[in-house]
Amino acid sequence: MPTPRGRSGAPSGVRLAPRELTRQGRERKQAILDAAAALFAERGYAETRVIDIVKAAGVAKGLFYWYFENKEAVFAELVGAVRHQLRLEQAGAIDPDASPLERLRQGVEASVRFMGAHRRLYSFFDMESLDPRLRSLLQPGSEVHTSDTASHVRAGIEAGQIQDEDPVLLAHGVVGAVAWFSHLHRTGRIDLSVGELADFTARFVVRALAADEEAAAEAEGRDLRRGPGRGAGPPRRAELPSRRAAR
Amino acid sequence: MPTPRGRSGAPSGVRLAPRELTRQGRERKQAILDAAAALFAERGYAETRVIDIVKAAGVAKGLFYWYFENKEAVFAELVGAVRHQLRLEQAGAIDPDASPLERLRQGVEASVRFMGAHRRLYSFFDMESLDPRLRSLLQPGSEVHTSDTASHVRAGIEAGQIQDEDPVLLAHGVVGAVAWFSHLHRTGRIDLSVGELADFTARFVVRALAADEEAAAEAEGRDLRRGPGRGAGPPRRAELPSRRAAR
DNA sequence: GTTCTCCTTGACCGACGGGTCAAGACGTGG
DNA sequence: CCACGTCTTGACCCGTCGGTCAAGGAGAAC
Repeated sequence: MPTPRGRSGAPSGVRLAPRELTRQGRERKQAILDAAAALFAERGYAETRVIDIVKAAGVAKGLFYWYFENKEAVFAELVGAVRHQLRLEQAGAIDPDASPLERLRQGVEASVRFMGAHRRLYSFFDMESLDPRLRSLLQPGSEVHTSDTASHVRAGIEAGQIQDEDPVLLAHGVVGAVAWFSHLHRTGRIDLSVGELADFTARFVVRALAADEEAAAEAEGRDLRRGPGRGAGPPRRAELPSRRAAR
Repeated sequence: MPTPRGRSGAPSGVRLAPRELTRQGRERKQAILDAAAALFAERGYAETRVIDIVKAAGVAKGLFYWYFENKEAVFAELVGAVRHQLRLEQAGAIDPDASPLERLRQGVEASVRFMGAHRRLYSFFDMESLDPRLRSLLQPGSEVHTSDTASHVRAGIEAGQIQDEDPVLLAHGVVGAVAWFSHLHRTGRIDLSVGELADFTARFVVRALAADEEAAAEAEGRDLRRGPGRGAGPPRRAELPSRRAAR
């Protein structure tokens, strides 16, 4: 039974299947989604009124409830979309042949770059905190992210490249660093280009994890023999092809 | 002119001086403050109604507005008090004669311990995010914290003990790690004792900052010669007397 | 042209919750 | 006992905002 909530009411609780829409329908829905994204990014979820969203989208209020069950549903849809895109981005940035620590570095860099590029979109699930009611929507996603990270960490520990600590704790540290630095960048308290921020965050994470200086150097693509690492010097990260772990 | 907002109204905008109260008055105010702290911690600021606070404190609603200008004012007062206590705690934990990196480690440990012990109180300025309206209340405090941290970092860089990176960025990393791990701990996603968490966080931070393994070992009070650091071994942190930087 | 589904509108509802206020109670100093 | 400032009460006010609904368009299908 399709029962798409039609005009008949569908009083409450009926979890409707994501009905299909005509072309026009899809456009309208997208317009609402876009308006919501912009407003959430600008003033946060709680501070955004449904009426503001529909005004920004140039439609009547009732239409909002034709396409979405309620305000929270829009939020959930936006979150899902962004998260999906981030995972694609990460997957694309990680070279499966690289060493665990280098893979981690690549993932971190890609994440920071992505968040920097989509800061508007990102700011509304800022620090996964926000409303307690929304927490349940955000947590699962970041847990997946953490456990992905943890498996790379585990591999790194086995390879002797990463500190022998609880992999999950270290993974939390990685995810946290990305989220935290991106947050500060987004809120204007770090004044760097996205690229510089990504590089810095990657270095920070690599150093926090690396078992020794050699492993850190390898993951950063530095040659330990020549440049010892400290000191200004030329830009740390040259877009060099990844290579297998050497140790 | 005292003009304490008396019954006469004081319509709006009048920023009243923190009037003095009788003994009973102070007690009542404290009761309200306590109730508010508990509720904010439990359900967050936005989800806590003034009516809930006064009910929990066992007083009438009007009384709330006798002692506080509005809901936000209570929040501000709580934040101020907690922050003040944290700074005291940090100051007490830091040995001025220790090396910069060790001082940092001491500060981090103390902060994590403090947040763990006062998790209920702390959870409501969780990650400093929350309401955009409250952000302005939280930011200044964490900026002070960061700049304090940055000065230790600067000293560490000069002493060659800490990576030669932008001290402010590194300080953000330190503050972020403390906030992040405490947050996860508080929200039940890290299952460690406060002491273990504090130790882990301190190690994490020290490794992220340290210029080399020697500096890290010194700050952690490890003897580099004997135990190389990796591997389980006895508890890393023995409450040993700090000693001056050796390098 | 008729009908049917999809879409669109905006007035309206209901509750919720922050903040007010007139009316006292209580205690202390005169 | 009186007066006055401190404190306490809870009914009430009122703006806000998420969500509903009856009443249509508009285009495709027949």
